[in-house]
Amino acid sequence: MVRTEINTLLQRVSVGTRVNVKGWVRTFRSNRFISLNDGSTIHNLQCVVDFEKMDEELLKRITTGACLSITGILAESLGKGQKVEVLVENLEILGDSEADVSKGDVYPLQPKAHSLEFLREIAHLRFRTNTFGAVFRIRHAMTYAMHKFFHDRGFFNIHTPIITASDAEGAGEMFRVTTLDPKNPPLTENGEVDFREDFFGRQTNLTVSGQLEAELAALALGKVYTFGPTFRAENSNTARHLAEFWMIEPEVAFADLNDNMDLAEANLKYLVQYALEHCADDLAFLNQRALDEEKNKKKEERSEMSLLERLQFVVENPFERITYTEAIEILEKSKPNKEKKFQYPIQGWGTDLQSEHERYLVEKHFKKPVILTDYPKDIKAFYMRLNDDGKTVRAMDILFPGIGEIVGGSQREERLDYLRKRMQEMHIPEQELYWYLDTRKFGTAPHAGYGLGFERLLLFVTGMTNVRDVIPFPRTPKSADF
RNA sequence: UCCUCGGUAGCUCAGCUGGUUAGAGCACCUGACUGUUAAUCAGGGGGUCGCUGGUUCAAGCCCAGCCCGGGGAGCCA
Repeated sequence: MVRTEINTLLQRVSVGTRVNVKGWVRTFRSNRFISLNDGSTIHNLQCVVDFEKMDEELLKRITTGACLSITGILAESLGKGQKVEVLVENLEILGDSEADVSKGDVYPLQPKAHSLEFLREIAHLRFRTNTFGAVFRIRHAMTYAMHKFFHDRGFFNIHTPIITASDAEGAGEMFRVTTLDPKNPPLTENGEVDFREDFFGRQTNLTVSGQLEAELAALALGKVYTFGPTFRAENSNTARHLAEFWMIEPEVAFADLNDNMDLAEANLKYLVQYALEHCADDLAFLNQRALDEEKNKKKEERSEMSLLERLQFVVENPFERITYTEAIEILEKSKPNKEKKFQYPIQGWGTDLQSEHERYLVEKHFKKPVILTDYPKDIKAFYMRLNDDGKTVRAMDILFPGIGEIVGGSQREERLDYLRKRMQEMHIPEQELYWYLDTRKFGTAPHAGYGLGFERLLLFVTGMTNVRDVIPFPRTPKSADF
């Protein structure tokens, strides 16, 4: 018999007919009620067995985590917790799940709340929980919506390389890619490792950004975006950093910083709106989950809005757009600065903002997403377009409540002489990036783009608080299990 | 990398000023009950107190080093 997925059965169109479901047991109550989940939805299907007619040995094997194939009649439920249920006629155990601690390997998930830290240690099984089922269904929906957003606007998806030779992007420490024998590498006359003998005949690394390659494509195809994994070998241990993460990097020819901000704001709002429309059940669960978590917090640490309210708020309200210079003025006059509550007092114009300053602007002063623009050139990358004041660049960072920087972007420096000067100032060798400079030599054009951290977006959409819980298999310093 | 908190049963945690045989809830096992909603009731089993060393008559508790995890910071997306 053909299997029907639980999300289809719960729509109640086939009540009264014989159906087959396959899934994993969440709970088995009263020797009678199986709560079955098949991943198609966060909701479980209640399957009712007549224990008087069932083989007792078979009943004992219905344990949390066991995989079952059940055939029976879909009926209106007599109980109050659900609209429909399946009256079991035939039950087959596809896979047992040991529950008896004395018998060794036991299924570690119990019908109760587990800590996220514990579930991270069993990342291969955490898909089976409500929370991670919801998170990864939403992750899929956001992936799809991301492609749809750009496709619908005439963008082309570009697959930029994962292995790169350039060592000059300055976006962070890189992972080396090599096939040389680490114990006995070929050496040059100077005694250094001879990478001419390596697989690619030179040093190579995992990409830290597809931006420079995306710019090449944008200056021919017009509007492009990348969506792929990126790698940073930074020893950063925070809830917002991964060594392997996914990034979306649009790049648009003939666009300036304002176009860039408009696109990024539309991009974020589209995705949040998509989640509200298409992931309602999973979001309702995560909303309740977050509310339950909040109960354990002190009053002053609780958020003013629920997850669903925050999402709705972002969709409905324009992001605040201010320059770096204006932000410094606000921060200098701010209460915590005057009362010396900041760990890092505002040092005046020119220094980078600390996390606590960004949080003040977003969470206390404006209480909405903020786009900061026109940063001092000395604290930003070489490729950002210099403003006429000679001091600031056409950069923009989008700051989100609870998350911090979710987007970083800029109008790119399209003028060859300015770009060369900036590279010299920052000691970036031209020959490393000759191909990048070629775009400015041959038919250069104004253009702009940004990078959007996918996991940070997912933090916001799901209400989770650690990026390790929105990617299936997190890679962080000292941790690459599974 | 720095600061800080933590590591006790399969899970979540308690364990006082160092002092007898290390506790609870959930999970598990046995039994009862059977329209339950993380079912309920009774009974039972279950411990390398992160690791190594030290102090002490005595260490889960104190000291040192190390490992691992959380939170914060830096760096950034």
